[in-house]
Amino acid sequence: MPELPEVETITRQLNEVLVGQRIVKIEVLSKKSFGGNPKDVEGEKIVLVRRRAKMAIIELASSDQRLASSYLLIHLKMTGQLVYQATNSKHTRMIFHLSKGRLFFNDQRLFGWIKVVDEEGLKREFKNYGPDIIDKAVTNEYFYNALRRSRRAVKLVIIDQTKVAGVGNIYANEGLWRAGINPRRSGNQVSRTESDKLLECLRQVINKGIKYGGATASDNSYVNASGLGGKYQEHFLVYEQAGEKCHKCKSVIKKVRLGGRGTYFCERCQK
DNA sequence: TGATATGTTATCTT
DNA sequence: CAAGATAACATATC
Repeated sequence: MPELPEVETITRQLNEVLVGQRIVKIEVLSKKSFGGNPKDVEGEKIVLVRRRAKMAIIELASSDQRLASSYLLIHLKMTGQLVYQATNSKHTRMIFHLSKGRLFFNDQRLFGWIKVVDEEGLKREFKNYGPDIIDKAVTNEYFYNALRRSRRAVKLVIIDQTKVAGVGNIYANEGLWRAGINPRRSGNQVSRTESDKLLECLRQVINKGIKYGGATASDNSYVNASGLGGKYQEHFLVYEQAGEKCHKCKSVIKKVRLGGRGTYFCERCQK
């Protein structure tokens, strides 16, 4: 599922190919997927494509320079895809016809969305989000405070986007294993030393995720902007590894449910 | 056929 | 009142 590394991969690719192109026409195949009026952004030029939290942001400029910029804000949720120069698929929900090509928004389960917002709308959207996990605003102290103020399981705190943004189920599992911390431990029972380690480990796995172009887990839903899968799944050490041997101690990786999510860990290594 | 996959939000409970 | 827990969303797959 698209977490920070997956969205980062897509936005980096799109920034390379979309900047300078003009939106000629927006074809909306699923009304639920699009918030806005296509007419509001048709004719506008793409200035920048970037990421914040798990969202992609396409920054636009009107041909009339006196008008304020608008943004296409995109959340892929679980099965959303943004693919450039593709063809229609069964799950295509929107097609952006650009001056030099076409951008497809596919979404099997219709949770994802694209909406048109102004500067104010962009701010409003991120008002309830914490800083990105890889942002320097997440200091050791900030992270420790977020953990110690919660009695919830540490895994639920780190995937809570209001605390730190960008971490989802895959990278939370991987980071906790690396840090040797049991996902079920209460946040306020994690020591400062462990908290520092956990932040470092989460950043390691997030950066590895970016390096390998994101993770295409067993549901195969994630593809990058070229329609290709990621490679990070080849480096999973606990996620989807129930029954396999722990890479550190050789005991069997367990799977439990935490907050309704699949949670993989080693009972021996993660205390 | 029902359980499972998960990002986010709405709603219920403690 | 706030924090935490859970249901809901939609659909393919096993």
